[in-house]
Amino acid sequence: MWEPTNTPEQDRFRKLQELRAQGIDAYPTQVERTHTTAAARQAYEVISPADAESHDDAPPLNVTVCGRIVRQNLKGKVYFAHIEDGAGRLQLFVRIDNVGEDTYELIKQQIDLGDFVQASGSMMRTRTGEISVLVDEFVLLSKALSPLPVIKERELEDGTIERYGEFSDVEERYRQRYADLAVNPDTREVFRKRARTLSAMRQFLDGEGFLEVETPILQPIYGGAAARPFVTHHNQLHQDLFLRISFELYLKRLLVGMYDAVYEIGRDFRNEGVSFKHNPEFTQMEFYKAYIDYHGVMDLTERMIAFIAEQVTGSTRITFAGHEIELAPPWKRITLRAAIREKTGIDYVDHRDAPSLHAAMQAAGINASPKDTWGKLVDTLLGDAVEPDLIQPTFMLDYPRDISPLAKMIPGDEMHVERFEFFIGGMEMGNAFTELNDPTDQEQRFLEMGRLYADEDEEAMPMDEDYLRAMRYGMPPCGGFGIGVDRLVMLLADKSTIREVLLFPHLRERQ
RNA sequence: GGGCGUGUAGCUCAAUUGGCAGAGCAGUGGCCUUUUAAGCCAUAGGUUAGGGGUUCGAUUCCCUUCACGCUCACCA
Repeated sequence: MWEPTNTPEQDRFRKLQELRAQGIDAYPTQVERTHTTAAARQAYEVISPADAESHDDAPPLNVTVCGRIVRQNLKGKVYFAHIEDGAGRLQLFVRIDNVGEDTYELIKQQIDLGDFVQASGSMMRTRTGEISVLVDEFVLLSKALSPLPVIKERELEDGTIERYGEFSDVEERYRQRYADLAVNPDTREVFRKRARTLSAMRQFLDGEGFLEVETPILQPIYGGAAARPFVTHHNQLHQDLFLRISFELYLKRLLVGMYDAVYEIGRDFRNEGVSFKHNPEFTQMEFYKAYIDYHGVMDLTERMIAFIAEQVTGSTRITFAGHEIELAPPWKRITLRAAIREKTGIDYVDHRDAPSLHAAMQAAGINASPKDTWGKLVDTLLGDAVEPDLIQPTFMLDYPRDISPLAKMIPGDEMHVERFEFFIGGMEMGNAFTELNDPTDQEQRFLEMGRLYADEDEEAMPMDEDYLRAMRYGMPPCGGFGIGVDRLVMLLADKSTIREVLLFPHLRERQ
């Protein structure tokens, strides 16, 4: 059984017991709200505009509003409080003459900041012009036993809001997100932006004729990416299962099944390191569309991201980490080979095996493990030398075949596949390619990947026989795309860590 | 996993070279019938993240455990 651990909690717990002793239900069932705080304010502004000569002759407007007490000021025989609901804040003006001594005593003795209350009365303006409810009935809706951090704010002459006191401890904000949300309106806004991002994404894709689908999260074989999976077990079926690391192989089966264009928005799980841009579970959107190649996917990508930014922030021009970023098409396009050559002077085509490329990188002062495969070395060059500078949206084109087992070759080019990744704000945002639809080539690539990674690498991509069987029925030529939705939200909300855009980010268990 | 840093009252932060652990807000009691960071008077609140050590004496120095942050490694 919970017991108060500090003075404020002891006080609140005592008040709860006092209420019970008086026969007052601190958590009543019945609520009778007639107006949100915003609706009450709006309705009153109509009949008593701010610039009216007198507010006394405004017709009476009776309301019942509910909310959490976020500021209070007991001033002898009057009591002011601001309540907050999902729509905003509104001041309550309580006079002992209007509510009676019993209610006033209840407010004085048992009501705290953080309590949810219901107030009925007539709308009015105070002497300073603030729209308020002159309360004649006051009911406690829910007693708060633990104190929330108190944040006071003041509007300065230039309209900016100065805050006094804050709830800023990063760890506590993540562990007790409910308190963070309750107290910090900025945090609430981040997740409204997140919701608008997802909604705009669906709106765009639906408008382009895509069908939203859902595919298995628990999979007997994982694939579609190079990552370590989480493993789980189905007891009755005696079957080990993996939590998916991507949607790719299931979505492409659906093109065999004659949907022209599909997308899925959902959670992926990767059993890997945690960082400012990696969470063990994260939200991904992938789409696949028949009869387009990666150029068509680039066109969709530019238009989609610009559309989402417009819907979420009101503009295609955003600020991220102090940079002005223009998301309107067309975006910069550069081949991976040219970008690496520009930044490092290394042309990987001149170094076609791992030892040779590694030596060139050493000579250029770029560290990498000598055990890395050739493809991994190229990836290191991209990540270290190129990626951090890609602030403005950039399509990075044409990746080495070895690190892209699901993408189609560029005709007449032995080394490269039709693949792009796109970068904004120095972060990799997503990945796309002209999808490999030749079942014999695909089988060959799976076999090569198995050899490449051998058994010491847990990122090895296992052979998915059923996927190959699907492809043998014929898969239309198609373009595919994947984007890290959390990173997109980071960009649009101007947050530097993924944890700020996840409601409940993964944290180590506390002992 | 490695390196660096942080952890003091419910919240935000102080504490000189190792020398009585403090403030503001929140709380409690009192005054105040138009306040809004309300104000005034009084008052309570601490295993200084946990454990161990050095010392007459540790928030401070050392070791260790834990969590978080930054960074490196890792991360189609």
